Amino acid sequence: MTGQVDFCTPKPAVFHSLNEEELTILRKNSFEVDFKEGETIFKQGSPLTHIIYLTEGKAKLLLENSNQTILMKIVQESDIIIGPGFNRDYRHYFSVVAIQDTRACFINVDIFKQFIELNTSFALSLIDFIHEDTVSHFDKIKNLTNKHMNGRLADTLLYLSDDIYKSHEFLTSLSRMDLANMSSMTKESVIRTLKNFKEDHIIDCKGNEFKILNKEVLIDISKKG
Amino acid sequence: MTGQVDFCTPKPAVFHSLNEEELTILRKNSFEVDFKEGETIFKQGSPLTHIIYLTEGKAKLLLENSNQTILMKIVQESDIIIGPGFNRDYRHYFSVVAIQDTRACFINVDIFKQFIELNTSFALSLIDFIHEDTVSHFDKIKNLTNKHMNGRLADTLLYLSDDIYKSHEFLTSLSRMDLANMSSMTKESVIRTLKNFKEDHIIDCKGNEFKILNKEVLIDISKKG
DNA sequence: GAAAAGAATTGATATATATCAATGTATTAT
DNA sequence: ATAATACATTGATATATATCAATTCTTTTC
Repeated sequence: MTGQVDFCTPKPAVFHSLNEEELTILRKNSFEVDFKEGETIFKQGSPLTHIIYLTEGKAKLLLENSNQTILMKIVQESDIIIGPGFNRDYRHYFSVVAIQDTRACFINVDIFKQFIELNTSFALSLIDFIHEDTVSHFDKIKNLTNKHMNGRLADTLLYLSDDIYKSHEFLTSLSRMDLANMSSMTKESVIRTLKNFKEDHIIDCKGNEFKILNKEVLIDISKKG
Repeated sequence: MTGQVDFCTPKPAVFHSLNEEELTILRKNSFEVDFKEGETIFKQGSPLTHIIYLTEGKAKLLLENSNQTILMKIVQESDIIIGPGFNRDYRHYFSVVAIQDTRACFINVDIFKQFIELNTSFALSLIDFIHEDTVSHFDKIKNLTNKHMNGRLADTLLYLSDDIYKSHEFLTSLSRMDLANMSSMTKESVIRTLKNFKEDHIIDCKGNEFKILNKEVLIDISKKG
């Protein structure tokens, strides 16, 4: 169905420290699975048996709760997903759901652990990788305590434009509810705030098509909170 | 002034994987500094040159901001403090301030990095350690989005009672403002909420002396948000 | 021991944001 | 094509929580 993953084009930072021999082992111990938009790649609470490496598409990472869902970030091509259950309780601490057709490469956790045990610079780059996430968690915590709805939604729009769709104009499959879960607000508040941004000619949106019209002001709103 | 740190009594989980030889190197490359209540052990933004290991006392870990301060957690005896600047930009991403007289052991980062490079099980336990923090960051993010003031303050009180002072009755040097920064609310709201808890005979407090009178109800409030 | 400074408390008011309910608009299925 | 389902929008109202200002209590300083 799909060819072998080479882990090289492009090569995520974490894999830089693996030598040819290790990459060969990695290729032999991994396989790809295709997911359709809306399908769950893995579910919070379920056993963590594989590290996921996205070769194509995009997915949302969700912290789930009886009452609420938090959309932590979007993962995309060449991102790897390692949760805090790795080497600990081997459970998933969040769910990952495809937001468009996505191809995910499954790497056996034991192999992954072996690489850490055999290759210390791999271990070190993994520590760096986890620390990057820590910084974004700090930012999220700061934003939740400091910023109001306008600022948080501005953040979400800038994130989608800059980091995910890489264009000031983008079509997304994320619903208003997804944007709400991303910005920690209700879908109604998202709609009202988007309307305000539209009236102020900061953005334009129709359905799922978004245009950033005035990025400077959006950045300003994000900063001011 | 202070004797050599043995890193063994009690030995934090991260140091378990170090052998006698490595512990000797660690002892030779570390030194202790005493801090008085209120003194800053290190400041957010400043260079990260040492890993801190608390041998005595307690300190608050602060995410600082122009407008607000977030008290992330209390660190105490036998806790180590490694921030996300390690092996990356070598800057501190948070401040640490003593909340009582505290003795901190400073371990050279280069030595620390060498241990990771030489001892893979040390690297692995460090990954586990960072992942533990990740879980608590997830909890914090969940609490901030889900819980109201009552729930968040209940969490803070339970945390102090269970994890920090290890008693249902404790005297703390944390101010109402600290409790506010810990629970993401204003000091006025902390005071009002404490008053409500007191009127409902869930806690008792006078100045900085706290008593948990009805832990079950407090846990309930924490769960319900 | 009085004065000053800092922290805690209380009350009144403002504001951000959620909730609820109704309606409108797409998209899918029969 | 029509019904059915999900999603988006709007308005009215409720609520949690911050803000501001005044007062009291506690600790430090001279």
